Amino acid sequence: MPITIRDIAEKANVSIATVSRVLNNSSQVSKETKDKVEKVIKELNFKPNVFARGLIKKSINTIGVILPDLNNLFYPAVIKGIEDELEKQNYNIFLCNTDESITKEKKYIKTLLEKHVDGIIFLGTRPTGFENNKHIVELSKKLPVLMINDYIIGSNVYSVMTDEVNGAYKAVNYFLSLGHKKIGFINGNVDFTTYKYKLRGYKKALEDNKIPLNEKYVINETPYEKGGYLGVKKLLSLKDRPTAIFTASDQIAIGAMNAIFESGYSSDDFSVIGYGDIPILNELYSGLTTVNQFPYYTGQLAAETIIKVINQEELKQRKIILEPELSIRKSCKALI
Amino acid sequence: MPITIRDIAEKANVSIATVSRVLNNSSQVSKETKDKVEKVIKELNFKPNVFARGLIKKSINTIGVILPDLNNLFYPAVIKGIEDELEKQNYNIFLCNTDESITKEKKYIKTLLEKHVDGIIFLGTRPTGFENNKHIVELSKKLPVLMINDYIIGSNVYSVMTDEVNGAYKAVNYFLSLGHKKIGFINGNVDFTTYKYKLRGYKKALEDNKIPLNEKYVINETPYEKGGYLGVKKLLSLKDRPTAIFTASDQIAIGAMNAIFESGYSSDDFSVIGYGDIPILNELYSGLTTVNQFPYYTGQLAAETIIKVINQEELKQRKIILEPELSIRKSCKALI
DNA sequence: CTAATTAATGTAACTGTTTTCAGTAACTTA
DNA sequence: TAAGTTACTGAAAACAGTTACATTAATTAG
Repeated sequence: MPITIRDIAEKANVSIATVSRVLNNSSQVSKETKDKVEKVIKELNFKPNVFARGLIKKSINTIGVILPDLNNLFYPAVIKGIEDELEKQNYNIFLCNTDESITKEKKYIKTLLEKHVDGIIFLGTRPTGFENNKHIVELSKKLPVLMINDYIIGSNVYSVMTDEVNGAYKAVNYFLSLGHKKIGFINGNVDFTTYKYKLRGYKKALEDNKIPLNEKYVINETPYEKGGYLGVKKLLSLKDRPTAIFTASDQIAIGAMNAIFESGYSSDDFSVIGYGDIPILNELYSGLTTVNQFPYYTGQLAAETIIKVINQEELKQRKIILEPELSIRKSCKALI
Repeated sequence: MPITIRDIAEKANVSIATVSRVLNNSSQVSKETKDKVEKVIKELNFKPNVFARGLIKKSINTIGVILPDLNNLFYPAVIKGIEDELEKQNYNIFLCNTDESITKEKKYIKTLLEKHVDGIIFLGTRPTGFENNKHIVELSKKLPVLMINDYIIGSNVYSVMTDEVNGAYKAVNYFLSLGHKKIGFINGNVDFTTYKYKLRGYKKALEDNKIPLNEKYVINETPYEKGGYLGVKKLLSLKDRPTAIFTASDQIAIGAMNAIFESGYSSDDFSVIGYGDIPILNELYSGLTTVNQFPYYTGQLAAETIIKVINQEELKQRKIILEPELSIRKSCKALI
């Protein structure tokens, strides 16, 4: 038989209501009785039953985290940040991997609602378009919803993200500062916000520096290693090859480096910049230069923010935008 | 006001008990009333309250997954397998990252128990020694506990793991078959089961082939990229350098490759084998050869197994041991 | 010194299920 | 035809907390 609030009440010679008050330190309980009750609680090592509590409070301190794919190395890095912060605040995480399927996502949302999570964090960029996101708009009317690295305009959804136009801009600018003028760009599917923005930043940097856009330098691939690999092969097949390659994700960059090495070149021949700054990047190919999106910090901030929303604290803004920074390592060389 | 079982009962003109029976398809309910009730349930889109249910059943279909560090890329790969399988069975995952801290682990165990998870999966190798594991032995008396890639002898703990002695043996043997006789080994801390076993396999392979053990070739480092990097630097500094390097983890291997390239060499000069087969390995440095521990499958199997234990199905064995296999890629060259 | 507050505590209703126990009606069996 | 099964259903008691309301004692105001 587990220990209940009744056992505590009996042993401490008070009513169960009083015990409950001590537990929730709600309303006034005299110091004397409070101490007495707490002593008994400690003695019997009593833990209130979450279900009974949840039945009334409709919550048991949990957050759902929905992400598209655990194999995308950016996500574990973010989750670690979320986890660290939530653990401090005594929240637990329900982890949901959707495999990029909207159907699976919807199913998860349903279960998370049934399990009465206090809030839901969506990880990662989303396909644009009303149909793909309206269920989230609806969701955000029911409970706190936060998106990492994306947002939904005019909704209740909170966001923590970096300015990706600017991130791409900085990367390209860095190339330019090193003397590169022929800059390839291996991007992902521009139906996703993130890749749309990066393309914008890429173009803007070229424009601002009066470099004409070469359409052949812009390549759309899957945003993983394979995409980077294929992208580089394409770029290498051009008559007028680029000297620098900007990639829309770190994993594209990894694949790109792989292709570069495999083709007998090195970063002396082709400079590469990735995007995201996943932890492993520092340890590969002598260190890959990348745009730092602060994955860990983003996770922490997201967790912190959603807790504030849950606690009904007023926030100045629905959307927190971080400034990305270049993490300069060894994969870019100056053109001489 | 949420819809309750009472609303259904009323609308369907039956008692709440009957509705509950339909919900749990327990005991006999006439087809007629069953249909009637189900129709109303669907109509009102009724979902039973998990907390009320949990209060009685003491469970709400969740599994805790405790892991040492999300930055270890092996784990996300395993978690994906766990997740996929559990989702099919309508279980959710509480994700707990301990940062290798036993204190944090214990705290998590406490919360998981309070939240009445149906079982707990521990991910990853553990420090040996009674003190570090007795709380898990205790735990396994209370609810189903499963360990991935480790086990606790003589306990209730279930395990899914690979034969790591044999895995190491196969790696070293492969080197030998390529003509290598000077084989370095960058290992982790042998206080952890996994590294102890790998060392054993390494030594056994040498012995069986009558190659004397060179103590200088065995290096202990942290089992991440940094360790591989430093390990290679040490090996390179030897007068009699090895020609092949076996590493106790894929991340060590990555760091090793990094150091090899940085020192102006390639896998033509030093053959490398990793351990684990994390998804990214195929995409790095033209593909790294490694010992495949089947991370995804391991996760799936673990999930499947713990569900069976929860459902009280009889298992033939507490310990499932998979045979590791070499994933041969491009990082090993024959000695001519 | 009485009336009005206020602080501290208790009683009991309520949260939304599952499940035991009991009851009814229909159907066998002797 | 009476008694015993069986199939189905309902009433009510759990499950373990929170909280609205009531009550008492102590304090303050007039």
